[in-house]
Amino acid sequence: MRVVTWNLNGIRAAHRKGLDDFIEKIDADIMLFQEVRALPEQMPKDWSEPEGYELIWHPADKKGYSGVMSCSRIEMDEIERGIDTNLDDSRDPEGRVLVTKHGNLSCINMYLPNGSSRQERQDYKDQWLEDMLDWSRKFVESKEPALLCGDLNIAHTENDIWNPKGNKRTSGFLDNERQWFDRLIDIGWEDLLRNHLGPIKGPYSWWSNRGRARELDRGWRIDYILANPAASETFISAEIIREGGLTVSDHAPVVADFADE
Amino acid sequence: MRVVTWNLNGIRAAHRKGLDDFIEKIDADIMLFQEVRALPEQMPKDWSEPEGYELIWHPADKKGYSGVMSCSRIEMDEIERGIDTNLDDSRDPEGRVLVTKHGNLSCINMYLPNGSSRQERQDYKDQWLEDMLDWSRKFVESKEPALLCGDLNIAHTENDIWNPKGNKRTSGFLDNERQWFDRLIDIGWEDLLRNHLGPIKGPYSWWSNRGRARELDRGWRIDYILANPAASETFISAEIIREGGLTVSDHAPVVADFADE
DNA sequence: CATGAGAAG
DNA sequence: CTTCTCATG
Repeated sequence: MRVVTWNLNGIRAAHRKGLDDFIEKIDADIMLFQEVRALPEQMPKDWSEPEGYELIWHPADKKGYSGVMSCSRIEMDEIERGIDTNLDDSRDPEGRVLVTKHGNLSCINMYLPNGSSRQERQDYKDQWLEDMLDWSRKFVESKEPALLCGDLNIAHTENDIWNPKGNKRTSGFLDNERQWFDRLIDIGWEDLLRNHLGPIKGPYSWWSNRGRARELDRGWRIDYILANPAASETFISAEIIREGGLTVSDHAPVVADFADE
Repeated sequence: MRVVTWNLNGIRAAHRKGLDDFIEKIDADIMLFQEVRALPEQMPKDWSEPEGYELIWHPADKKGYSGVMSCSRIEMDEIERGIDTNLDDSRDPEGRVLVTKHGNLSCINMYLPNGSSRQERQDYKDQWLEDMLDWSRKFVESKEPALLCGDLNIAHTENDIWNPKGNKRTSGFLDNERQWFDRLIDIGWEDLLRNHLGPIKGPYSWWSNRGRARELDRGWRIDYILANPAASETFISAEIIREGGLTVSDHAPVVADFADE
């Protein structure tokens, strides 16, 4: 079974740039997209839903902003939207969390807030991190397999960012964010790609559009597939796909393969 | 002496699409641009002022909106901005009128309000028409030559619009607007291109971006070079340039040639 | 249908 | 530097 997570930075722009070719080529069973930035009814007429997949959209209230969408070839049930939160928006108005169940596997499709615009958004992100950690316990502790996938907007270690020194004060690589990530691992979420590759520099999943960051591979790893112990048991391999999806989004897709039983 | 008037629909977009080539090719002495939609300091660094010309910018207060700019190879003095108006904006905050003098020739660079968005703007346009007519008398009555050039946002006669029947209720071809244009001619402004070509269908200077209006030449003539009697004496010829400037703006440039003495 | 601003990332 | 919306034409 193959799972893909990808921040599309606008599914309409991604579609123009060849998303369909990627979907065909990658041949995944479950695809979790973030930053879809559209309602289904806003899709152009030359677009059609990927054949053979069921789709569940969870857009933000605000048009053109955020939103996630999950796609499955395996029969899928919607479990919940949003996290239990102290921020008074349990409706998840920013379209950040969609949980679906595929057989006994739970998939959390998550787009964590970005804190880089203003302090107010960093405060929002920080509160979100606390709420999300507690909320995620029921999944990580489950005897059934669960995956936490998406754009977490945090690079965990110095290996997960090209320029660690220069970004000590940048949202996404702040000490408190990295410590939060340690706690996420402590409660049982396993970073499949990192465990698979070991403590090497990179690979990255996002590159700034400024300068020639992508060309020079000066990126961040902020897109993850995390697994609870039950899901880890069947894990085979994981990778970040740099070629192919190259010009579709400023993020690269992350793929993981699991044994079918 | 050659004069050009052209609504650029954004000088930055026009520059990307080859404005410089046009300027080089047309070899005009005076160029009057409307809907510049930029401050000089917003121009990209790969832009440089047309060589051999002096420039006067008259932008709107509101960024990215309206604004005219006059360009002259002949020494030029600024005479006034805006029209004497009953609307309490004699500062011309929408950047619609710039009068310059080149030797004894006065050039009015005008971008008349568009009334198509809401009734409020049509009312504004109607008031503007009244004020402008009175204001223009001093130029039309002068013994010195004067030109009134620009996007007047009105098609005068049925020859000046591809679909007169279908646009009887469209701003820019309303009865009161066309009657106002009659009065403009009555007070002495001469429509050089129309007088030159006679009462034929067309040519047009603007085409909607919808459908294939330009390709099918379903346009409007709303850009004019009008002359007072003194300027008309030296008039040689006029035309609307369809080729060349084709993809630079949704308007085509209007050119007129005058004898040097 | 296109321009440009502006919010957001 | 790019996405998308929105106002304006």
